[in-house]
Amino acid sequence: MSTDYTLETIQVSLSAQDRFAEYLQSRGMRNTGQRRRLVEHVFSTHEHFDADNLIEKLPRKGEAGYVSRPTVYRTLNELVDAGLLRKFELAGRAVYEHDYGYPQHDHLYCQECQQLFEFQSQALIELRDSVAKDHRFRVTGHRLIISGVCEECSRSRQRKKRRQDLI
Amino acid sequence: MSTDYTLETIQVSLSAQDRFAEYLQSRGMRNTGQRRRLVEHVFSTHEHFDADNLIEKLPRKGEAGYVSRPTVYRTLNELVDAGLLRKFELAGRAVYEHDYGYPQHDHLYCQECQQLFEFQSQALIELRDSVAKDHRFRVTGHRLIISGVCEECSRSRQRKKRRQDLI
DNA sequence: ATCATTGCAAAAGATTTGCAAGGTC
DNA sequence: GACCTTGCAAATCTTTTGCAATGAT
Repeated sequence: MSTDYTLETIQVSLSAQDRFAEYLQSRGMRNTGQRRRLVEHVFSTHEHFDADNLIEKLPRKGEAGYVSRPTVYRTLNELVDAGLLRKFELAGRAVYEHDYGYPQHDHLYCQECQQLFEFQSQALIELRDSVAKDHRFRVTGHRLIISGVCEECSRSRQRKKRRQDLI
Repeated sequence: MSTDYTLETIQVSLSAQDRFAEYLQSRGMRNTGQRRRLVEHVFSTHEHFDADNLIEKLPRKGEAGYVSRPTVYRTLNELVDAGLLRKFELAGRAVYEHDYGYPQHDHLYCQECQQLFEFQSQALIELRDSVAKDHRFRVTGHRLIISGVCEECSRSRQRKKRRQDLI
């Protein structure tokens, strides 16, 4: 799952690794090898991923640096709590992306190639806040996914049968 | 899960029941008692629901009119394919709502009471189409969920611990 | 030494599927 | 009668959990 990264990175004072260390310390949790390894992998590339994608890239059982599946899931949740990752759902599974040092944005989802493309829109934020105000609703966040077919897939006429996508 | 239904119903020429019958016939599928009963329940009230909500309202095993869980799931998928229901995900489970005869809209999701509120916004559609055009993306749909706390829950100060919501 | 973390195996929750029995055309 | 549909039981898929062993401070 590769990504269109035209968005600017926000200035942050700490690396993800350090930020997580700080978070762990503040909670009396330990900064273990498994946690550091996971943070390193997760922040080594700017991509959307799910637990399986991540596990595939990690050493297998028996190899050095192996991290078990439960630990991957546990750590992903910790990273979300720490504000380093954002989590959302697509087609029935949890998808993660960088949050720390990365601006708020939304997604275009290609139903053919399953790729996610990002975009930023101030108008959307204003629209959101205005709708919320009309409903006397206190906003904590939002999630917009526009689905369709990306340029590349539109070109290649290869018609695959459309699945019942969850958007 | 109750709903704010201020939106107008679209004029349609066939009842949901008839529309589904037509769909089934066109596919060589049979309009069975179970299917008719499910359509009747689903379209008897305008609510967001999931498979469990629906099953709870149906006769239990042993009672007349019982429909098994697999059949409920199978039929919900058929209703989505037929364009009678729309399906999306919230907090890890599939949620359904009327599609046939009901206008496009989006949702405000209250993290406290889990209620969904609907709203319509032409500006959002325009924004969506404009973003898609910029990315040469062919839009088939979108899903916007604004999360936060509804007016009623804001008033009642009962603070429950916030869960890690998937929005 | 104390207490958090890990991996394993198993559980959990939602949804789907194989298949024999039953229903519809 | 041909073939679709149903219900049952079991499988699947993703994620979580109990627990004994291991590791960090």
